[in-house]
Amino acid sequence: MTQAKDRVRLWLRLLKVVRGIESDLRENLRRDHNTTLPRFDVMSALSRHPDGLKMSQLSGVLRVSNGNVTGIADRLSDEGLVERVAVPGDRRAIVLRLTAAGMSEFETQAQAHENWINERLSGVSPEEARAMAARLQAFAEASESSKKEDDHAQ
Amino acid sequence: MTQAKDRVRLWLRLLKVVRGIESDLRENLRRDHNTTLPRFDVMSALSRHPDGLKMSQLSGVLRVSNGNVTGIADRLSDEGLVERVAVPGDRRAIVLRLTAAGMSEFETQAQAHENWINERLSGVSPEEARAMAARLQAFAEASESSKKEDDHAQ
DNA sequence: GTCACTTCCTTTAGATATAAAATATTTCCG
DNA sequence: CGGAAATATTTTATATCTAAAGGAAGTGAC
Repeated sequence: MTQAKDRVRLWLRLLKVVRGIESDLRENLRRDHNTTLPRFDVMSALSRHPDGLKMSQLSGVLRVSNGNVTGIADRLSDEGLVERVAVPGDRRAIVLRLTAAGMSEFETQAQAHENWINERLSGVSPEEARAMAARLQAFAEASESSKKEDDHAQ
Repeated sequence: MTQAKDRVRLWLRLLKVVRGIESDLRENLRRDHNTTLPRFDVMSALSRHPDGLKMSQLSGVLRVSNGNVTGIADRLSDEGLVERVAVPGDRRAIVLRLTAAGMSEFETQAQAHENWINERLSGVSPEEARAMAARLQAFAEASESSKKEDDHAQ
């Protein structure tokens, strides 16, 4: 009983902290780079895969629905930040990848992102950051079934 | 430099863990209660304020936009789970509160929510849960300016 | 009193999200 | 080969979400 309450409290706190940081991040991305968090996430994933990712891989990595990625890709593509490339052996599939302009733009955004996070979490020592990350890793895996690789690491 | 990386890593881990749990929660709410996380959040906030909350208070507590709450309130209202009540002294304002049906429905959902979270975080001991919640509290406040009360506590 | 200012809510436009259906292709089995 | 099943993406219908504009109602200084 009390155990459950403790865990619920932890969950609510996690949610609050993450939403607060996310909210700041969205605002910063909008104000300073005229973009959004989902767009940043997509570009981040692509930046770690220079050869591009298939739409389905992308939605798998980001853990969002297929249709969702379609719309974001459309808009990024309209702005010339990503491009759709046909897959030689499979006419169903399409690879999305950063354009040169997209890579350049993402570099700028990623650096700003790192700076924001570093400042936002300035109250956490590097040691504590490592310790907490390790703990989170541990109990994230406990009930995670089969999740794909990390989203937006740099 | 390395410090920044450690903090970014922590942030990415936090994001991943929270999104994973949120995703499970959404699925459970949809499958078992035919509702969504934002609706649950609204009902949760209202459940802690039996006299209701003004729309503006609600968007403040939940930290979402005004227009957002309008839409969710519309749909919950259509289903008879919440009701809009005029505020005596101020004809601009409207108080949203749970109906009897809404209270009853929320009780069920809240219990299920607690059970899910307890199970999802079963790998975290109650002691560790308390410890981590305390740390999160501490560094959440570091750069939080003036945030309102907790969202969806039970 | 009245006019500017603020407050409260809704509406709007646009971007994200999901699940589910629709398309197009590929694979695989017999 | 031929068609069933699986795969890859987009489309559709809804629900969130934000910022910004709009409209109604309160507040205050004069």
